[in-house]
Amino acid sequence: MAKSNDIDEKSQAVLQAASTVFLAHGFSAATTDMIQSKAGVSKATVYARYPNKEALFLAVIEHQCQAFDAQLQALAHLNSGIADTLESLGRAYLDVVLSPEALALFRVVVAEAHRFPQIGRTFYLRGPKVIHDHVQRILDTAAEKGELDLRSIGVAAATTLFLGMLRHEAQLECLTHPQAQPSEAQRDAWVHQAVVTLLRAYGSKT
Amino acid sequence: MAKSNDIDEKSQAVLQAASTVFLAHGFSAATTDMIQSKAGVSKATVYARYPNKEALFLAVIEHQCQAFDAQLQALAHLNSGIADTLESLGRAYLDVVLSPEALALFRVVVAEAHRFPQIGRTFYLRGPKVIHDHVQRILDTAAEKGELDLRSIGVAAATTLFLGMLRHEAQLECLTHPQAQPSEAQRDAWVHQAVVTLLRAYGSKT
DNA sequence: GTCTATATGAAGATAGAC
DNA sequence: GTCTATCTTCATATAGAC
Repeated sequence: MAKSNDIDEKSQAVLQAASTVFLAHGFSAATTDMIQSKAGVSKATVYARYPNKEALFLAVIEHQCQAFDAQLQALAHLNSGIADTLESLGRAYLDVVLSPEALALFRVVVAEAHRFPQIGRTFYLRGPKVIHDHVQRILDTAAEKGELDLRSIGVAAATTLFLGMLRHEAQLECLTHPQAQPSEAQRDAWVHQAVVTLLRAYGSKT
Repeated sequence: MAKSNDIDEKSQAVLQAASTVFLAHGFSAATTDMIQSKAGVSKATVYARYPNKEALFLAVIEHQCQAFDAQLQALAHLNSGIADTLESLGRAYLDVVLSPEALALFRVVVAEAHRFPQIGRTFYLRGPKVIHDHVQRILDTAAEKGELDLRSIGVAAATTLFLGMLRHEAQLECLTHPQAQPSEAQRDAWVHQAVVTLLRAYGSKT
């Protein structure tokens, strides 16, 4: 039992260390030495679990995408009017997207998507698609309740537009200015402007 | 004279080859051998111009950002009503942003911005900021003409929101699905939906 | 300045002892 | 399974001839 615990602990240490190293440096600049050393094991221990660097990288990305997905699934929000609902979910979502871990994952996925095509698709399905579906359900409910009139554009397109307004500038600034962290007030403003604009465009005049 | 022409030709060949290689593979996976070989010169010729790989990379990114900037400055558009103006500029801009070269530049800048902080800022100023200023002038003019009412949100924020709607989903899909190319109809739809939504939210009821 | 050839170091992966 | 030590390859950068 002690032995199998050791194995699990080492496996976890390897995956954890590999995640940190790959997300910090990208695939090519990361070295197996850095991973092995950070995990506190030898190279042979790493290669006993993964046949090569590529396989370890793929495992890391899969794992990080799953963790990202889980974070999005757990997002809570108020359940009041559509404005408050969108603002509270939008703000919680923005904090996830702008977290150092999520930004690092996005960076690496984008950088390596041409060499490892499946990671692009995996990331899309476990990130943007998850929040899209979540928001789309909210907009759908609001439309049924008469809070929104989305007949002219459709709920899917409205969801995409809202998420673009919510996320784009924030993510772009964080990706191109890695040292800067947007203030709370800035995040609130981004969310608020996106919600206000969606409602001005498609809110029912009650 | 022949000699100095040779030098210029080789310099250009080096920078051109380095651009192709760095944009295709990123900084770490690109090798000076690939660059030297593609340029048709020897390693010494490369190192006579740039002290090391980092300097060559920075020169490539600067050069590509300038080319990107020039492309954006040259964007033409109709000068009629605000809807047509935004649709024609938006579509031309989207084609630039979704071009393989622009996507590759974005990928590499995002991937390496933490190691070379200045390239993030340079890219932002020569890409997103340029189109932002351009669109902001258009919205400003439209507001003066009474076509838009941006008093509640401000022209800068409205510009940011519009560009987020226009660009975000398109860019995200292209970055995560490197093999796919959005159809003409898809691009038209993205642009149209962004314009329609902006006008529904802030168009004056004439 | 340019080329060929090479020095130097590093990184991925493995062999063999335990 | 794990570790130490090592093999091999390859990448950056330079030396020396022209």
